Amino acid sequence: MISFLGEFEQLLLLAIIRCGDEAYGAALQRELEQVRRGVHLGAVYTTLLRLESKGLVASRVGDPTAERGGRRKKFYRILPAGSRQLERSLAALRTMTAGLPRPLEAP
Amino acid sequence: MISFLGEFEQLLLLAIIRCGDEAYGAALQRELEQVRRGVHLGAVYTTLLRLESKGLVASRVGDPTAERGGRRKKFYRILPAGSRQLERSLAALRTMTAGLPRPLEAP
DNA sequence: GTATTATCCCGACAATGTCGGAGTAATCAG
DNA sequence: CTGATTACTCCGACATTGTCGGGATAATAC
Repeated sequence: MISFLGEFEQLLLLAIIRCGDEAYGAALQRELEQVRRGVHLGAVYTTLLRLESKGLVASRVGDPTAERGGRRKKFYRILPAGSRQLERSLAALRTMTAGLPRPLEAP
Repeated sequence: MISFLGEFEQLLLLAIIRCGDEAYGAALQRELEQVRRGVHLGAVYTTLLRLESKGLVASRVGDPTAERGGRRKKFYRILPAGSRQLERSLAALRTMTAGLPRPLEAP
């Protein structure tokens, strides 16, 4: 049970970092869309749930906004354990791509 | 149905590139071990099979060697479609990591 | 021939990824 | 207040990818 991060989990963690304190479901979807077409919102939430149950991210429920409708947003932030795992995954790719000719360079 | 590469598939494709024309099961396992502990040989072969059925890699059976025992080795090489998919996955990570502090260390 | 070795392959299960749609809580209009 | 409308979150089922153990195969050594 050598747990590891899937690719979508990696991208989602990165999206959380990039969104800062505006990291809720729909915003994360928009962020991911820049990089991958057709990201389903359900996929985002399912993955967030699993990341939270693994202790890699934490969430808090936001206050009601002045906007028309909608449930309260749930904001996510990455936890230290999440950063560590993410960095480990990226390091693996960096090692494996080191010395290879572009365009196969490391992230 | 827009199939994407899993993380292990990415690493395996990179290992195939790195091994050049010595890319057979056990050698790929050794290459992957540098980056991930406890890589099971079965995982390598299963993934190779699936990559081949997706048309991302091709294989050829090698000649008998002068070594003690063993079945003939099966050597793999990456196909253009494989390179393209791999590059696309890495590009996504590159985009998402752009502008972030390099060691994503725990706070 | 039999023993020994290195390699490849299969089948079953676990974890991750995807999808559609139901459920919930907020504002707006009357 | 009530109902319509809206923006989100969540659930359940299935597809794909990852893991594991063990067995089959084919080569050399004796």
